[in-house]
Amino acid sequence: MYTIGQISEMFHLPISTLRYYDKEGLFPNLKRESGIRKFTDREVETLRVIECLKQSGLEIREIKQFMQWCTEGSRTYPLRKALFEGRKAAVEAEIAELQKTLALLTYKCWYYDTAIRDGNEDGIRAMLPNHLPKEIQALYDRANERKTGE
Amino acid sequence: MYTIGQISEMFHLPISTLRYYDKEGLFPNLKRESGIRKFTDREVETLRVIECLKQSGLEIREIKQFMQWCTEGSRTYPLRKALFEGRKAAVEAEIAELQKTLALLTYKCWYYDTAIRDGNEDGIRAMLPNHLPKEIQALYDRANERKTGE
DNA sequence: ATAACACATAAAGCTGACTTTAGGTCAAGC
DNA sequence: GCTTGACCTAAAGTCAGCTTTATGTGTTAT
Repeated sequence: MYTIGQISEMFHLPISTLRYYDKEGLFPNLKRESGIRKFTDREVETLRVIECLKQSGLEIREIKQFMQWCTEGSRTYPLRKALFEGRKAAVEAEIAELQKTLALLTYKCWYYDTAIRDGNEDGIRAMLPNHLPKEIQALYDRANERKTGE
Repeated sequence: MYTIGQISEMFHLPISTLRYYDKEGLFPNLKRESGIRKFTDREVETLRVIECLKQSGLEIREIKQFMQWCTEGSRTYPLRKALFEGRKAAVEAEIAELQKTLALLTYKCWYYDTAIRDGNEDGIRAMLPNHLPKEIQALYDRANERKTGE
């Protein structure tokens, strides 16, 4: 069993945030002793899932919905599974987006490396948009791809 | 040359957002003709960079700062380069985080697959935390790793 | 017994990034 | 000449996700 202060340290989350999560219904099993919250390993596990779902882009109220399902037994297994499948797809898409962002950032790092070396951007401008060094051209083209289905 | 409406369609961004960006100073070179904004290829390029920096986690006011540097000539090259290097590192870290998130999501998909097949979670609970099937154990462990430096 | 702590609540406040509203200009088509 | 549509502004409104404030309780250390 843990106090809110211990959980706060364990997860590097402000106490106020934990109380906020509780108020929003993210810990449906959280018990109290004379008003004091008693976190167990169950809540530790819950908090790991909260952080995961949050990072996947889910909103607090949707996380609450999920936690609700968890209290409703085996008939909500399919709903819960569908949620995770959806989040998995969303995170995969997000990673793909970030890879493209990374390509542009890497290109820009090269760009300013070169500009610093040359003292100006003229040489680079002369190579745009199709005559950059091979490796760099690949980054540049990757970053400027349109999204699928667009 | 493009109108705000054309840019809006091109980037799937509401016109109000483009005006907001302009008001916030993200288009320092944007010209007007009798009050009407005239976007050029330069602004198209700027918008690509805005979207990239935004996705990298930069705030509007920091993007504005960058755009300001761009109007200040070659002496801000090092600042601009440092910005992109920093964003690159941030995005790499974010992708690493998302990979961990993905491991947990994938584990949870397996979890509910299994729970649906079994009709309950008892079999899984009996395997936790160290006797999951090999592939699944790897996902589970990866998801529960502590961050570096923590 | 009094101060320091760790806990508690309800309600108000904050921040960033937009979005909406209410009002106006101007050119083109009927 | 009047409506439609695309543009414009300033200012107010919205939303999520906390955080802060003001106030109070109960246990522990001096």
